[in-house]
Amino acid sequence: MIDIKLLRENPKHFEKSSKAKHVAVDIAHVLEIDKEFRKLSQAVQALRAERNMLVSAMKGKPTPEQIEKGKDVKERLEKEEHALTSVEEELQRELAKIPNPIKPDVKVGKDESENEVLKTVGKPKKFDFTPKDHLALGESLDIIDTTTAAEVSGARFTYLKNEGVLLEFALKQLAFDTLIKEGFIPVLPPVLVRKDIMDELGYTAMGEDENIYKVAQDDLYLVGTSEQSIVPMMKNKTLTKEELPKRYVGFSTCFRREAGSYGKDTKGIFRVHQFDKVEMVSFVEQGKDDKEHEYLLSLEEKFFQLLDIPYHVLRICSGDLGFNAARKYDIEAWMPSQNTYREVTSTSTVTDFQSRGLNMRYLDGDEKKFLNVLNGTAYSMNRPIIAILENYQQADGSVIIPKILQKYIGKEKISPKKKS
RNA sequence: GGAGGGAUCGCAUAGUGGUCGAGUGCGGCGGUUUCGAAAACCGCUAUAGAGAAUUUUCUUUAUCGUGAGUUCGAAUCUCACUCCCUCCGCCA
Repeated sequence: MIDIKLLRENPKHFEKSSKAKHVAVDIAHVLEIDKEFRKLSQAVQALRAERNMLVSAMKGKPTPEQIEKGKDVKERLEKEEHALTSVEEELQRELAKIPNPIKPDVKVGKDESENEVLKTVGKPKKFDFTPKDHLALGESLDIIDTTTAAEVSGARFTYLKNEGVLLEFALKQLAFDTLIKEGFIPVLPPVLVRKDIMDELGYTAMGEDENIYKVAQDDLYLVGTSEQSIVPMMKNKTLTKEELPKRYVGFSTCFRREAGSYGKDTKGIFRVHQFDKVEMVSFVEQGKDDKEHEYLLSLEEKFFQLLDIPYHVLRICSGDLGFNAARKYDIEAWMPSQNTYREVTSTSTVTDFQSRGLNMRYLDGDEKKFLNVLNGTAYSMNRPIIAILENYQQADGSVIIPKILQKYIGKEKISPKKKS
């Protein structure tokens, strides 16, 4: 939710920014409703003041005349209140459609083709044989089984087995070890979240709820990412300035319907309905989110440097940016079988966009301010595993385990168990 | 799944239709006292919005879990929902 005061002060800013995100909003209309709302609100308040005065004049013993007067005020008040309620609902509905404005350094662009490459780190390895894709490798190593998963659960599900599981747990542990050292608070959050929380987080706006699994019987939503249940930990809380920045590292399974992605990345486990993810969430002071954003990005880069996998960093352009984010950086890792970089992490600042609706604040002196919130991926499980398999594969079909993970897994190499 | 109890100001509690503009205690802040401190005493003690002024105030509205309702008038009565507690059943 945006700040309506800022909208009144600078409607053009919101208009331009929404357009850059390809979100159709009629700002002039919203301002009109707002004006009408305030007018009605004043009328209602005046009538309530009249009623309150009348009632206190009764001193518990109303005369018949006073009761008649009271009935009259009540009738007029009900009419005005009715009008006020409908205008207020419309105002809230319209306000909820306005996306978080983009930061000044975010490029205005139409879609992902205009995302900016900020830097490239590491050199793609040259293979003296034709590199296999992760699915072929995974099957011959007996660590990925999508065929059986399709029979049990459907397309875009997988079994991870043997060293595949150990790889995931090693990545998870590496991320937790690293982030706990940085002062992050470890958390295992719920994966089912109430509808009203999802609404307040802004994940159901702009048609984004198409990708959310719903448990209709209990009106609960399955999280698509753990920040959906980590961020609202601060709902209705007021932190002190000294507690900030407050950083969490969470681990959870994530669920995505992937509606509208039919035909994309159908091979293997790059795009699945269910995966595990280590996620970072930061709560910081107003105005400190830019610095925190760079920090989260630097940690994400570190995670791929530790694995020694080539990557580049993208700053996402306005047209490819979500409803909540004011800025987003993606890391794309080198995938030899596709001969290109593919997304492995994503970090966003949502500024105070979610804090307003969820009432998440901190005390600065004697002033209460809204928290700035950021999130970022440490490891979203399948994709780093894909990158490891493909980048570390050997001519004989085995895969060397990255040095940093060897101590967690207890071996240096995964060898084929099936004939390829 | 069944039965019952509960949610009031930072915390604890009082309040069963009108002087509730929410009492009391604790805590917190300021002051008196003191060489200083404690104690005692006195005063203050929330959030959000709108309007008017405009540098700091005034007026007003809302908020007793949330939302609706009854009433001239609701913390108080009715209904629904959310959450917490106790017991029974089931259960990793």
